[in-house]
Amino acid sequence: MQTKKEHVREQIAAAAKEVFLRKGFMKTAMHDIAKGAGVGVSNIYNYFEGKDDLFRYIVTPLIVEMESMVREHHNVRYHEQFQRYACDGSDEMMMEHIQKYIKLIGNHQDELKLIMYKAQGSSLENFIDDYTDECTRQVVAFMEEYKKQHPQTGMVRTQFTYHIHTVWMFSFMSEIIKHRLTPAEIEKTVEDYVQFEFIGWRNIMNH
Amino acid sequence: MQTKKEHVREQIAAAAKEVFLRKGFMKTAMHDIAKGAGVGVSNIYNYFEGKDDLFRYIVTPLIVEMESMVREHHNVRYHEQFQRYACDGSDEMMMEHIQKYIKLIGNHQDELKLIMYKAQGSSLENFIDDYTDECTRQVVAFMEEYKKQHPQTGMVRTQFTYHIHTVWMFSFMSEIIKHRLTPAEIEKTVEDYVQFEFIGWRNIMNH
Amino acid sequence: MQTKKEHVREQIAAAAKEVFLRKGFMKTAMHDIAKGAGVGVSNIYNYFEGKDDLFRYIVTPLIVEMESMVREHHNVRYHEQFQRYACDGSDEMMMEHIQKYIKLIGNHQDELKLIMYKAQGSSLENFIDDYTDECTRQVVAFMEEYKKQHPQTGMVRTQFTYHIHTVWMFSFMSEIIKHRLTPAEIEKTVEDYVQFEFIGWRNIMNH
Amino acid sequence: MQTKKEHVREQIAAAAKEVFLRKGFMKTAMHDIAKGAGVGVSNIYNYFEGKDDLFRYIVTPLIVEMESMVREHHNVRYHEQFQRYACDGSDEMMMEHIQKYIKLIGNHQDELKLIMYKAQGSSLENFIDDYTDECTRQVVAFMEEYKKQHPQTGMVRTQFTYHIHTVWMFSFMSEIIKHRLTPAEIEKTVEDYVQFEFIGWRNIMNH
DNA sequence: TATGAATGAGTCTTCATTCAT
DNA sequence: CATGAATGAAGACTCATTCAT
Repeated sequence: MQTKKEHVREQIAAAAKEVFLRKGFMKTAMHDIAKGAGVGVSNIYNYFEGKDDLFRYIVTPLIVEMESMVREHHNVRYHEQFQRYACDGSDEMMMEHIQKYIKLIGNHQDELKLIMYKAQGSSLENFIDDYTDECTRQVVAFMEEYKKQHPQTGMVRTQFTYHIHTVWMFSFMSEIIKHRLTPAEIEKTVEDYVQFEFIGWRNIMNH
Repeated sequence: MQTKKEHVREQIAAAAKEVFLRKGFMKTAMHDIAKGAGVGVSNIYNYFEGKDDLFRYIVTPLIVEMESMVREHHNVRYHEQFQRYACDGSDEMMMEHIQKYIKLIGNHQDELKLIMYKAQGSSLENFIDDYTDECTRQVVAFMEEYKKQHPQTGMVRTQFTYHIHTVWMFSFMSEIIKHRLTPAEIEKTVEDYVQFEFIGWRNIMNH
Repeated sequence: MQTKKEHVREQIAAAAKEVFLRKGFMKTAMHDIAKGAGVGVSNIYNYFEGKDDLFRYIVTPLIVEMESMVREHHNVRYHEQFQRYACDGSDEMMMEHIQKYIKLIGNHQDELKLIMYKAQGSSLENFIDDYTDECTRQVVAFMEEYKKQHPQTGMVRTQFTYHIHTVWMFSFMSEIIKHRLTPAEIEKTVEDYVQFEFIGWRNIMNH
Repeated sequence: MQTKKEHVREQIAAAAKEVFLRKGFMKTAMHDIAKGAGVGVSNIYNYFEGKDDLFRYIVTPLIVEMESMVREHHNVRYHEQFQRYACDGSDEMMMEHIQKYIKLIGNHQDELKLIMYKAQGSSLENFIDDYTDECTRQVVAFMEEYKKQHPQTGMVRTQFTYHIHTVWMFSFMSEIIKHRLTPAEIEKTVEDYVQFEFIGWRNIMNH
């Protein structure tokens, strides 16, 4: 039956997620997943092509969302915000940016943990690094655009610094996840984070 | 013979380091290490108790140094610097702190990479997390002490922020390592980093 | 329904034939057959007892015809031809013989390929060998009969030679199949073949 | 120790040969080989890279010899024989050719059986077909050369006939192997074979 | 000390067949 | 008749470690 099948598929995925989170991709045996899901090992292969496919299945919703976030940076709304940021020094942009990621954490806490810490050995083991690089590229592009409009803007000593700050945003998120912060705690932490980044960047840009 | 024995031990360790760096702990086979060292697989067990012991042996110098750095925070010199920071707002302390870690990178680049990215599956896979937590505890203690001396100091919204900044220092280092920056590049990056942190903290503490 | 049922049975058989031809018996998975036939894997078991039964079903028409050909050698017509061959040295017999097999190729090219090259692992993997042996036995009987009627006939040095020529006929056919000769090419090849065999045997029998 | 190791290697190879001969490549399990050789399954991998490598190891001597036979066709001696054949119609050439293959049977009976009937699923499953094609190419070249020297020579109706005769030589050998003929029987069979071929070709070439 | 050989548990994956519906 | 789900046995191969010498 269709419903039953989907039920088992999710049972397997849930068991897999639990074991992957606990042991990491490599150390997880299909056997463990099967036991956790209460199915035979070989039956898993009726639902997924293999261990890697199973892992991807679990984190796909997260990946889809992250990639859509990257794409969004090119739409109209983004350019409006950019103007406001460039003219008024509004932190709306950064705020909205980080809010999106916070929502991401809320929706995909486990998946983020999987892809950031537990993916070694899977085909997604470099996903975060690649994603970070892509984000860095966008930030750099953003800053260059800004510089064109405000030629007297102070600059950072090396472009690598942009990279660092992108990475920081991810380690920021990753620590929130790792320590399982409550929404209230998250909010406070984010305020500190945004304030810190905002002040820092304004200082640099105004010399 | 003692001399010869030590020679072989180092040969094995060198080969192991190379393979661990390339493949990570779990994916590394004793076979590969043996081949790299030009010895038989079983001979490795005359020098090390097993794969894990071998890994620990390689990163031990780094660990020793890192732990000594943590302990140093309690010595006399540190308290003098602390006074100077507390009274004059000198960044000497932070500067010296980060310089120590930069030196650490210089001396133990490979070992840092091993312990930060390639330790999954070994008994040291949580070392960095534990170390970071210890550092955070120190920073928190530091700030509380400072607060006692300067009661009107502005505070961070949550202590977790201290943790974040400790982590950031490590991801900062880790990115330097990952991207194999030259000393010149490192210097520039560090300047950006210190400036950013300094401004940020001063802002918070002065409201 | 009876009609519908037969339709599905043939669909399955057709798909199976295609996959068996491509991959051989052992490497063929029931899954592939089911997919090719557009039915569920388990439904195949409503029509066939299993993989082996399915394979036998496909080649049965060929087997039936081959076995009828062997039996025919004992009928009246055959004995008339034999007389003509024995008295006049007519090649009508050999010609008709080979023509029958050529027709077999035309009607059962795929099935022949299956049973000659793709049956390993099935219960019919020895069919061709057994059949060849049976044919040899007939040729030997034929020659002994001839020898009785024409005592001065030259002989072959070993009866094994008869076996060889039977085998050759099959490898002749099998190569025609393997290289997918067109009817025109087949005709030329057969002429060469019959001429060669005819000359050879006449030479032996006339010393 | 070196001797002991080689001893085990040959033990494994011997057991493997026996099982491969009995069951064929695909149906043979490493387990069976290990049991036959009296070693653990995994120990086989200390001597061979895998099942396929093990199979190749067994038939390599045969392959080497067969390939050297193909190469020989281009040396001086061959051209002398060719002249004698072309001028005098001597069957020395064919005789020597077939004698070489008979010797091959004597030396590599099992290996030939393996590569002709039991290689399905291994990387050598097409070796015989490829080899046959190469031989055919040589025969065709030979005949074209002969035709140049004797323009009035009668020809075969299709070049495919050459291919057939090459195949026949192999099925000839293969039947000798399959039926485990004694040397005495082999000799007689070969005489029949050579006589048959010689007469047949002479007839064709003289019209 | 050093080695090659051996082991045994463990890995993922495949597949013909059966079962419940 | 048809199906998707489930099974269980088997398969090739890996690898850290131990053993005998």
